[in-house]
Amino acid sequence: MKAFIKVMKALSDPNRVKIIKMLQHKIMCVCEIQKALRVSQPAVSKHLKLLEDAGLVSFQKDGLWVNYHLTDGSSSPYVASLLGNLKYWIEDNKEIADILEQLPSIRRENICKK
Amino acid sequence: MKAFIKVMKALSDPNRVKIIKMLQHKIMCVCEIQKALRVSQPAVSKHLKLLEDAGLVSFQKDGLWVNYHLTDGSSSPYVASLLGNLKYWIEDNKEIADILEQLPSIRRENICKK
DNA sequence: GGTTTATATTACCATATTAGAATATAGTAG
DNA sequence: CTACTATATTCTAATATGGTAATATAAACC
Repeated sequence: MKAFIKVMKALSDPNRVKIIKMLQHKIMCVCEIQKALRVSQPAVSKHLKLLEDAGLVSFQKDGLWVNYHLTDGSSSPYVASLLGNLKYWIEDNKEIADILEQLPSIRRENICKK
Repeated sequence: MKAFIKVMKALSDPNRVKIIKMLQHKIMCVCEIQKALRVSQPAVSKHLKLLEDAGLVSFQKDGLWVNYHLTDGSSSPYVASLLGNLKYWIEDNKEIADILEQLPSIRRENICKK
């Protein structure tokens, strides 16, 4: 039950849903996600931690960068099902569409200094 | 997006998940749900309103009683998918199992005065 | 070592959520 | 109409959530 609630809560926030939708298209570091969402860096980190605790995303460190990606959903049937469905859901939403459109132009080389 | 978030939030509370699980087995009035959840009557009404706004449950009035039931999920693909999956999810949870076990003994004739 | 940079954590504030107590509403019976 | 009953709504308090600013951490480079 707690795991299920955790997944539902993780998906109860628009910015976190946007993160999921973006990660469907490419692996992203924190600064890229921040650029896309236009919120503070700590806010992004907290959202990512929540998504990770729910089993929805995972990450790999690459030097200073932390690359986040969607999991394979193996942590629970809820995660597997929702990650699968979210490939098709909310595609028609304008906010999501706008973000996905600008996604190719968001590249860490243009955002980070090093 | 807003509809999706609404559904996720509706399913982000243990008591509301319990209501869904109970309604999978029988149509229930407010006082029966209250008896099963052991919370105040206003709390039950508010949970039900949230679930209704999300398109997860609906009701039919029968005199003083208001009988709540699960919808067919036609309000959105999110609702349809989650209501379908929730027939099988969280079955192994103790809290849920306990409630479902006592469900047959919860009858409005034994709870309400009239 | 010290500096720089990307990310995480902490501290704090505003808003949202959830609960119960009190009250209102709607339907039934007399 | 009045009295009663099941449910809904309002009000208020406690807790949770989401945001930013400030700070801490960790990795790379000098």
